[in-house]
Order: sequence, then C-alpha cells, then structure tokens
Amino acid sequence: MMKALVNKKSSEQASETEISVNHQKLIDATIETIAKRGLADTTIAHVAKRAKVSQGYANFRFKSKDNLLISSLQYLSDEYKKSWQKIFEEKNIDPIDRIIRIVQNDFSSKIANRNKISVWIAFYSEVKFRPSYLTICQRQDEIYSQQMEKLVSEINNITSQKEFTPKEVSETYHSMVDGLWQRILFDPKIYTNEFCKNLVLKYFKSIYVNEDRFA
Amino acid sequence: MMKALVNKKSSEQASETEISVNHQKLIDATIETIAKRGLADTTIAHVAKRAKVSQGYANFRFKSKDNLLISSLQYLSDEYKKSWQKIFEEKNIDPIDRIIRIVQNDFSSKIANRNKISVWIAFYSEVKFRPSYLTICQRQDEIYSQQMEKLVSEINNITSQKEFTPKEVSETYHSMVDGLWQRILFDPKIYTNEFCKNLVLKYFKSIYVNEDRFA
DNA sequence: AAAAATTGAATGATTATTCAATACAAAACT
DNA sequence: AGTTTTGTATTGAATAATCATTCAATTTTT
Repeated sequence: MMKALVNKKSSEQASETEISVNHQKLIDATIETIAKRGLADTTIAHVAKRAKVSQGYANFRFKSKDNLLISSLQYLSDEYKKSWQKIFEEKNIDPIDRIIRIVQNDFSSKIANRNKISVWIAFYSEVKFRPSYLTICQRQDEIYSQQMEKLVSEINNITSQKEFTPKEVSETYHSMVDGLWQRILFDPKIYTNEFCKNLVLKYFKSIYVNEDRFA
Repeated sequence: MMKALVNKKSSEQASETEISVNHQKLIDATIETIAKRGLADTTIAHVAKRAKVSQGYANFRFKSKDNLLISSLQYLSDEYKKSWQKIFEEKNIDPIDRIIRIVQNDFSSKIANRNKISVWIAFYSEVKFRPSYLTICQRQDEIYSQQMEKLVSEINNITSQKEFTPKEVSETYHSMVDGLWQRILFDPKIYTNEFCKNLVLKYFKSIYVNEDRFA
C-alpha cells in the first residue's frame, strides 16, 4: 500500500523502470540485511520488510531466495568492478599515479567499509558449495589481475625493476588487499583505511625503491 | 547400540577419557561437516551422524549447537596456535631460519588446505555477529602478531634493515597469509601451497635484500 | 473492464531442542 | 561367583519454532 504510493510518483516512466526500482530496492535490502544480520540470519521476510514490499513479492520477483542472493552478489561485484575499471581506463595518466589511484580506491570508505566487507566474506564463505558464487568471484578476479599485471609491467619498464615479475607483484598486492579487508572486519580501530592504504603503499616502496610517490 | 560396543572396548579407561572421546569425535565431525557442506548447511543431525552418536546426544553433550560450534572454532584455533608456538619456542635457531619455518608452517598442507580454510572463513564470516567468535580469533591474532614482531625486530637488528618497522613487516606478512589462504579456496590449481609460500618468501626478499635464504 | 502488480495468509519442509525410555556399567548384596 | 540395585550414558521420537515458497484474493494501472 505504502509501496504503491511511492511507485505512483514515478508512474510516468516506462514500466521497466518501475520493475527496476523494486528490483534494486530488494538487492539493496539484501546487502543491508546481510551486513546487519549475517548471511545465516538473512531471511526473505527480513529483506522484504527492509525493502518495504511483501514477503510473497520478494520471492515472486526473484523466483527464489537463492536467485536473490546471487543477484545481490553480482551487483556488489559489478559495483566494485566499475570503480576500478574507471581508473584503468583513464587516459594520460602516469602508471605510478594510476596504481596509487587503484590503491586509494581499494581502501576508500565506499569500498572498504565493515558492511561491504562482511557481505563479501559471507559470500566467500559459501564459495566452495555454490558454484555460481565462485563463478562471479573468479570472473571479477581474473579481469582485475589481468589489468593489474599489465600496469605493473609498465611500471617495471619505467623503473627497470627486474627482481619481481608483474605477476608476483600483482598477486602479492591482491592478497594483501584481501587480507587487510578481513582485518578491517576484525578490528577497525587498528586497521583503519588509512593504515591499510599506507601499508600497501609501503609494500610498493619496498619494490620500487627510488620512487618517492609511494611514501 | 553400535556405540555401546565401541565404548566397551575402552571400558578399562577412566570415565573421563570416555567422555573426551565423544567430545572430540563431535568436534572433529563438526569441522568435517562444515568443510563438506558449509556452515549454513551444518545441522546437528549431520554432525551427529558423522560422529556416530545420536542427534539428542550431540545436543545434550554440548548443551547447544552454538556451543558446539564455538568449541570447534576454539579447537581449530588451538591446533593452529600449537603449530606456530612450537616454532617460536625452539631454542638455538637463527631468526631468519625461524621465520622461514613459520612461513613453511603457514603453508603446510596440514594448515593451509581447502577444508581447513573453508572452515576458518565460515567462522570469519560470522565474526561480526557472534562476539564469541571474534574473541577467539582476536586472541589468537594478538599473540601471533606479538611474537612475529619480536622476531622481525631481531632480524632487522641483524640485517640493519631500517626502512620497515617490525610492525609493518608483521602486518604485511599476516595480511598476505590471510589473503592467500582465501585464494587457495578459490583456485587451488593456481594457488598451490608452494606458489603461496614462494610469494611470501619473495616478499621477505624484497625487504632483506642481501639475505639469500629467502630465495 | 481487463491486465498486471502486489499482498499476506496458508503450507510444508527443515531443524534445534527436549525428554521419557532404554542400555549399560559399577556397586551392593546374596 | 552370581544376582540385584543404582546411577549414568545414550537413544530416538515428539515438539515447537523458523522459514522458503505458493497462490487465491486484492489493489493498482491501463
């Protein structure tokens, strides 16, 4: 009923947009619910209530709870991907500045906050048992790693750093980010975004010794 | 009934040992069940069946499912702790050799295998909602970090490495390990234990440039 | 008025927990 | 030694709660 009122406001738009509104509201509500209660305690009833639609509708709209969860993970993944794709696609930017932008993004408060991280880890924890979760996570990793290696390769060329291969640097960075995200969840007082970002920059400094921008 | 037969075999032992046998059987079964089915799909019935006791008994013995899960996490944590405590306590060992032993342990097949890792991450994912999980994980981390920093500090002294503080090196190492464990879960073909171990050793090489043992 | 969107109560499946009944071991008694 | 009694360990079926899913009824839009 309250729902209907809200929709009425945008009733001039195409019905597809209408559908998208509810679609997105449910995905947002799912992510928020997982963040607030954990995946184990995320029920259709909770999500529906938060999205202000009926329980029956939530199920009807996504066909199943499983499907709603998969869509939410996909959304989260797309959101993250967009944020780093933008940086990789920027023109006329020095490779080192670009990688610094990547690090800043990975520890920006929009990406690396306790709510988002807890949702990521909730999905990670089920990856072994839900092939669809695994596929979404792997696809994301693959493209990120690919672009990252290319970028590191450019930096290696500029700096004539020979000791560490692009793959090694990229993998090390990636694992550090994942590990630090986890630790933000454990103890956000100690692992502030600033602390994490600086730790990673210092890692780059250890490899590209003469490069001041990593300080 | 079948259970009774098994118990009879060891009936000469003290009854406390008897109790411990079932206690441990249930904890083992819990960890195995989480590894095989995931935390979300781990029911008392599954655990009891795997431990070959009745469902009622499993609950009775641990008072509640929650309590059984906490005990299992505590067991896992203790097991891991023992493995690195042993290395930290070894006498007459060079600091660099000691840290290499630590790395070897963290990526030994007994510690860093998909089953164990999936159980860890299952618990991690609930850390935000279960204070008892958080406490267990934090306590472990704290002691590990403390010993690690002390060890890195010794190495810094020997090598007169000044650029990176013990805390920085220790945190970086720790986050890399957590991140790599996660990646072993995603793609064990690429992230073999050997690959991970070498990546971490290479990180140390980047810091302690003149030290050949990290190669 | 017809079609589409949305509701919410009913259903059936799953599951932690309880507890009366049983099996067993140890102790007490012939 | 054998029998009975007592206390403890264990069972498994019943219970009650939770939850995803369904769908007939209602509301809204066209």
